[in-house]
Amino acid sequence: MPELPEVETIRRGLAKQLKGRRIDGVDWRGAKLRSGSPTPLEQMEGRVVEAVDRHGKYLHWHLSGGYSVLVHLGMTGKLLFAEAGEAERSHTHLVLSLDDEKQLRFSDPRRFGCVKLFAPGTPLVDLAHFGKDALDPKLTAPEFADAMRASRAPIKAFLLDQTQVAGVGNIYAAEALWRTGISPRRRGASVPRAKALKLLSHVRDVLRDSIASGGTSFNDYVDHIGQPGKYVAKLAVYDREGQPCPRCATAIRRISQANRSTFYCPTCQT
DNA sequence: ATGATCTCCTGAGCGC
DNA sequence: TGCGCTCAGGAGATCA
Repeated sequence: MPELPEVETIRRGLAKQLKGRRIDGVDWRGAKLRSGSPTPLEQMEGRVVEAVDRHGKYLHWHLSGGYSVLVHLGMTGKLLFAEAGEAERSHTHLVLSLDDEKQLRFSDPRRFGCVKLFAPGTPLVDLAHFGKDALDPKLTAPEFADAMRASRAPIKAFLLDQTQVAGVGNIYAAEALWRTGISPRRRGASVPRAKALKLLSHVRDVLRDSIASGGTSFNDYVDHIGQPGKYVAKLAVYDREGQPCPRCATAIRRISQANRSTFYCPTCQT
């Protein structure tokens, strides 16, 4: 569910409310999550959260003593602050008790998410094969266009491939391709150079616009204090099958690519 | 080695 | 009201 803008919204909230806090208690019941932690999560106890970072859709907490925590929200993961006595959401897998009497809780009904603790000096294997973050200024338009030219997959699949660029998911891939006027079916290698060079800036624009609205919420995405994102009202094509394209009024079409829905305008995306 | 397809889960929404 | 079906912001595994 959450893509880069939703994860970034949560990161900002955590940077305000979690940074500087000491983790006094760890209640872990996430044995049924898909992947376990290399180091037992109980070893977070007594450590202070020094910084909250993000790479693609992963949150990276820097703990005192050189420990790292990676959190991925999968499709339905949530990180929410709560008071100690407050009712718990169902499918709560982790409760951290903080030194300000608050709790930070991780819940995830579909269990596609993960929370992992890495000891000092341990490589963050989940990120090792990832490409640069989509908003990382070190990623340049020519580098991005070169990678695109080397890809024979549909451009939509290229954008979703986290080893190419990290952070773009199904919503913003569709929106960025609409902004650039590229058909999602087109092979990366066949995109004209001029459009290939523009695509990265459109990816970044749509991600930044969404961050400014607190992300996109359909059913269930909420940030660290339970607020939904407002970007859904600004989506041009995603989840708008049959509705008019904001640019040319053609009915938005929905197709299936790699078992996932793709939305696009058949007139202005070629 | 790349690209397409399958798979892990629960819950919401729909048509009947 | 309820049943069965489809679909969902991800991404690793597996198949061709």
